[in-house]
Amino acid sequence: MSEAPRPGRAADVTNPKPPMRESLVAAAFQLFVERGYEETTVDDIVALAGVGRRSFFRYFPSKEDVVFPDHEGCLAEMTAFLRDSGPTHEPVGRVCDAARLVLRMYAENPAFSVQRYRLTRKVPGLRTYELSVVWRYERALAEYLRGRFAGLRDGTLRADVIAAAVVAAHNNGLRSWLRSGGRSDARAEVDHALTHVQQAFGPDHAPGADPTREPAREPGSDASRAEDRNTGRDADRHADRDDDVVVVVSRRGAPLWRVVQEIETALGRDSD
Amino acid sequence: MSEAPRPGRAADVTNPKPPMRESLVAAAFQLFVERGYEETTVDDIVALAGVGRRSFFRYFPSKEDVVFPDHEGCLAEMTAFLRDSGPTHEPVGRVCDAARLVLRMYAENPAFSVQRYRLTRKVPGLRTYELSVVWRYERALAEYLRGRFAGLRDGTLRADVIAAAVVAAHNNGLRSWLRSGGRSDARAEVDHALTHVQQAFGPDHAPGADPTREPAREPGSDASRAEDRNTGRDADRHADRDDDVVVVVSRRGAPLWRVVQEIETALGRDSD
DNA sequence: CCGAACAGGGAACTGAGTGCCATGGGGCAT
DNA sequence: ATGCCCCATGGCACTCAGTTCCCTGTTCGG
Repeated sequence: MSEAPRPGRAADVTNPKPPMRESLVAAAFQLFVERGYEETTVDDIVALAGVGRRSFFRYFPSKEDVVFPDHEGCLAEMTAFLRDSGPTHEPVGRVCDAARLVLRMYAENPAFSVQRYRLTRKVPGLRTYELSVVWRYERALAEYLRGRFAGLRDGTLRADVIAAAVVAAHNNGLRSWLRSGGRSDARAEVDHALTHVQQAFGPDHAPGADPTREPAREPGSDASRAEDRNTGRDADRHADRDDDVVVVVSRRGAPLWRVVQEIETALGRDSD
Repeated sequence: MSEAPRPGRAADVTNPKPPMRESLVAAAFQLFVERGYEETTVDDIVALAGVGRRSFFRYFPSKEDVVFPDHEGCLAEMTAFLRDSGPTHEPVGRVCDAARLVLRMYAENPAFSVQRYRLTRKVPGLRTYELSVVWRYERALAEYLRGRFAGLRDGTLRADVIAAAVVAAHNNGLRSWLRSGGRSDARAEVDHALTHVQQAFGPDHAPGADPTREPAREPGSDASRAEDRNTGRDADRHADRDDDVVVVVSRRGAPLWRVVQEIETALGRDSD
């Protein structure tokens, strides 16, 4: 009863649920799979949905947007997830968890996701549009990492490269799942792929270290399951790290603040 | 004369030089910088170029294509470069060299590249189009790596991740150069960025061991290192790559040889 | 000299996306 | 209850990208 199903209330991103959107998406996908994306005009969609043409463009800025109706909200969710991250979170693991949010969105509607995947495979215009969507995710990850790596040597470079690698790994696992028709284990595939990246770029970053070595840690970490952003799970990394040995190799005359910074990022902790 | 200046001869990518293309590109860019991309219609362009509207779409499949007139040829060049690679080439280094082909294309016309960069920054439609172009480069690299990694554990995953990382690093350096207005040392910036990736993914991790490449950094590229905002001026930072700080985190209980190996790789030496 | 081939031009059409205004219903104040 | 206002929707007309069809001139080959 505390929940008022008022549709006009829509100020929040997660809230607005006028059936208009839903019926437009449904009508659009029905026609897209029936006769193809490019062979379907917006007029066809609104005719089937029984609404005016002008209303379509009130709910979707373009015809392509109707194919990705949930990404805007997911991007907002990811941005919030990263914004609410504390300085104690290990950066690379954090962006991996952020990527898992996207996977979760796909996994919520397997049938829909697979249908959409087949569409985007075929239609170049949709593929391009998907690229722009993925790019925004990647930029969100990179911006977060840039903040975490600020002041570090090659900080923005590292941020950009890691963000790209995480997105590529995530997409590799995701597409493998989509190709299987949604029958394989999406979580496992993506976790495996992300672990791969974490081994190459993680805090115990050993350049050239072969990812074929043992996984240091169980992959299925936090956020995939996490409805909660605020559980104090910050400390379990700390416990996990306690039995590590830290070797610091420092150049003679290197400023001390730099040494401290490197150690901090390596451990994923913060000095304050 | 073996050279026939016939314009209709155009079967080769490097050959076709009908002035039509050139004048269209010139007219388009003049208007784009004058009054903006979206404020310029195709009719404006063809009017300035003094040709018929239909001819525009004979030379460019879309309005966006006129902004990237050279990428099609560059992609073909890259594809050929990778196709002609032998099994003796180190894969990661090879895709880095392939990426350098793109840089070279940009560097051939600095003024043009910078102008275009400023355009694509502003116009979302062009940014999206550029993403699709970059995506094709990335796919070319990934396909090559997939071939080289075929049969390996997680071969396609590694291929995709490395391709994404190489592209991200290349773009990081490239954009840094573009942001400088084409005044910094593009080669040095991109080399530095790519070296970064090679250190993370190179098989034997031998950064300086590749005899085909010059030393990655020369002292003249100080401007390119402007990102170092804290400017550790006390330390001459061009001292080869084990300057600053390297941190190695190892698990307690790990065999000592592994710790030593990690330190060695962190320092950029070979373990054997 | 004739015709095939082809580069270019032009008119008309489709379809996406936008601006403007009318309508209609539901809440709110008087 | 009445009148007012907000806002969601619908309808119309317009711009512009991209395409289809067809016309025109030139050039080359017979």
